[in-house]
Amino acid sequence: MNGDRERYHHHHDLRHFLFHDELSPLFSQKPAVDVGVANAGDDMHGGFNPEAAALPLLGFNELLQSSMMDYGLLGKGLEVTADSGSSLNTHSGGGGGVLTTVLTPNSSISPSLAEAAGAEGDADQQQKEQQAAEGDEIVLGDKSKTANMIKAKKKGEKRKMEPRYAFMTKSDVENLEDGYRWRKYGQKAVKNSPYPRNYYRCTTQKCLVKKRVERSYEDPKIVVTTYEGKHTHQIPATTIRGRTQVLLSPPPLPAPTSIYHEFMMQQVPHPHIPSSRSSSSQQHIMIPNTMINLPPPLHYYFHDHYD
DNA sequence: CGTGTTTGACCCGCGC
DNA sequence: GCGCGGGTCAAACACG
Repeated sequence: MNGDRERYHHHHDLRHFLFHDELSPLFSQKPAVDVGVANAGDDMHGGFNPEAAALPLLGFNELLQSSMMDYGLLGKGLEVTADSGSSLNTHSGGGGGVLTTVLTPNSSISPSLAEAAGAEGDADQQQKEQQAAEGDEIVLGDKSKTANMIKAKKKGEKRKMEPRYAFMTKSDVENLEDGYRWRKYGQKAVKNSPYPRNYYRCTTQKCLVKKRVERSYEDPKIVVTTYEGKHTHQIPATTIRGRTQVLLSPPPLPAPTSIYHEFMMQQVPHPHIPSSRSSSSQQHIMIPNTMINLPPPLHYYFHDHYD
């Protein structure tokens, strides 16, 4: 909405959202959370996932490529009530202690998560979309969209999970500009939350990356952005309506005090305020799947600090 | 006119 | 089988 966009330009009330260096061990060490990750990736057996186990030893790019985060878990994390956050201190106290959390066994992770770790997820979805586009077998007399939708999901194939990674961003702005061009294709109300979830798709042809953006209902200033899939292209030279942006040199974020910031800058699209000079109003934290699995809601963790 | 958003309808999976 | 929640589609609309 244009009005919103206008409004966004005036909101940069993000004074001091701290990066937590105490969380650094999440990225730099190989913690016990591997167990949880393994379970997450192989939930049907609770078996060991060597790929997940290797995560801490890989670069963060590899992490992004190979790790998966189930959005359901994310949602679960967000739905956890504040009282569960009481265990927070226990987790945050000992650095790696955070990582001892084990994924709940009944989490809604797709059985094919492990496969999604590779490129197969993309290929699969591409194939499905292509099938849908062909539309050579429309049976139903309904609207074509219905037929396509059915076609796309025929064979009873379960949706394969794309590699996912998420950010929690303390921001008044939901529409974080990350250098890519997104088209909104849906919006849904989030259960138990007054804030809707927005669905975006990369507008670049053949690129099937999607992202979901929603606010934490507990802390409306926390925006959770979940990316799904991998871009098959470079960051476009132009983003918003012809506005050319220097995408390879994002505006500096304030006080890059932790490795999170470095990760963000190096490995993922660089979110910044849309077409604004007030680039200092947002800070982002990447949430590895390991953190998403924490019992205490992540945003609650942040909640303790930013005010 | 091209591009992006809105929004109601629709589908699917899952739990009861 | 039914209802619910999540995810997606696409026509209509808005905007530069």
